[in-house]
Amino acid sequence: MSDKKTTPLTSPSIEEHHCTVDLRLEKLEMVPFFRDLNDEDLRTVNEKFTAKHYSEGETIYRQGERATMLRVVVAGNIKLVSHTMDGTDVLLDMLKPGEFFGSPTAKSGDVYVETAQTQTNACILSIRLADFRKIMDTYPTVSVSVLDITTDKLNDSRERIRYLSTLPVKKRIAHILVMLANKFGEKDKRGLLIQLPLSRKDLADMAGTSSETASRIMSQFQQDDLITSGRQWVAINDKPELLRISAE
Amino acid sequence: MSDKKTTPLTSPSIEEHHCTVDLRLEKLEMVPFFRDLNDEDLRTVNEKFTAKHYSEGETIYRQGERATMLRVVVAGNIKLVSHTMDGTDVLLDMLKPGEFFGSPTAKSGDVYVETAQTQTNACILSIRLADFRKIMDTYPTVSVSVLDITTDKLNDSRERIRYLSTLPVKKRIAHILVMLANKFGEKDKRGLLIQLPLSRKDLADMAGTSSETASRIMSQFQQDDLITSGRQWVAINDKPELLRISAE
DNA sequence: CGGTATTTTGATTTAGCTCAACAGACGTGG
DNA sequence: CCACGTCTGTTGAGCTAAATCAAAATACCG
Repeated sequence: MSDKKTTPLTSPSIEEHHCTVDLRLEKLEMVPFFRDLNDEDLRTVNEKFTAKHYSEGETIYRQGERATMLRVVVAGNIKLVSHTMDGTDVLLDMLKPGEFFGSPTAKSGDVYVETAQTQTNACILSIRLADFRKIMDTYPTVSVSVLDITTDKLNDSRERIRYLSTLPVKKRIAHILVMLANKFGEKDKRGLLIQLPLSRKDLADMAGTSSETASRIMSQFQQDDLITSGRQWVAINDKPELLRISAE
Repeated sequence: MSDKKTTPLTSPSIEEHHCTVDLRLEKLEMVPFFRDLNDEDLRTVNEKFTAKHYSEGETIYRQGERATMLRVVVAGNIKLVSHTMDGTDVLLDMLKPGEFFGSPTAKSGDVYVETAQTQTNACILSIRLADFRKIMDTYPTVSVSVLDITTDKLNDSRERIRYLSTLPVKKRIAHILVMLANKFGEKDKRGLLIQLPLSRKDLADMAGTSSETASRIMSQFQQDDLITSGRQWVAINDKPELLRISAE
């Protein structure tokens, strides 16, 4: 436990030249809503996509911009943020490879309702919305699959409304830590390491609180040996207990 | 302004015997996701539905019950509520005729994540999830349409997260009143009357606050002549000003 | 007209925000 | 490899919005 301070995150070293067709094909299969397509259809679909590399902290699109593309994460992590007029941010979602973002069904004239930003270096596929619409009309399994995912996101989102409306900050943060551990956790000597640059402000923007309050609560969890944490990283030591706190 | 106290709501007098096939056919056409079907297909689809009448305050299904049906509102209003262990309720959504509820994509074993309850007398159509899945696989326009609606709900839900995370109660309630006016408002001598039994507790459960606080804020709005309100009803006098308050 | 549910209003308490200062970690360039 | 500047996180003190507790007033229902 001497290295409590050094960042233990394995930074995903996606080089620009790795963001290629080979990787694209391999990963498109991975995307849930293309899994049911056969090889030939998959090849047809693949041609509609273009790949692009982004480095850490880059903005992919901004809230308010005309929505034209649907995007898929091939490598790296993306966060979806909503900015408010007074400067406060709300962190709506964090994405990992295989997930899509940008409204799948925006009509012409619609704009993005959130800002998408990389948390790490990332490789992203894009498809024009019109092309994607055509694919959904051609392959019913695709649209049903996108619907499945969107329904899950809606349920998550409503659960979060429940937490924001009824629970104190401590329980909200405990809950967020458990969710992040489930989605991004990797077994590690430190326990379940959340493989993601994760600041106190990020946590605060997810929990709807200030970074100071988030910090205080994280300190408390650390004192109670529930987590180990340093600058921009968090590892979970006692998930069951955090779960208990969030639900009690 | 003499009758400020008497309820001005026109209660939707849906008699049990009106909830019939005739009404069903007429209304199914109204449902957005069946609008693109031709008459014959519509007839086929219609046969899979059963109609049922519910009276005011009845519970249609409870959170935690096995999810087996997708439902469509033909007449009346439904509210979707999430109950928490400590007794507080969160009002997730209020539905009017034409809207569907119950997860469209629940797998066998899934349960409802919220409770559905009538706010007025209501006529509801039900279809078994397996049957609806078959319809979506057969008619791509249906699944794409359901996806459109679900995406809109997801965006609404995220906007609400933004409000809960960043704005004080007064702005949240102003925002909710504007939204309700847009969805349920009817021109009336009193202004825009929200055609819906709407208590202070309902408002509180939507805004994530206590009914006392909701009451105080409503009193203030009434003093400022922005609304007129009585027991279980609200009319909007000055929507632009409420909008301004919610956004300032 | 009496009974019940809803709403209003008041008084008190408190969780969490804000402002402020400091400390620890990381990157960078010499 | 060290010194410096910057960014992130910690901690403290006071303040405020909103919760809670309590009680009265009003609307509706039979």
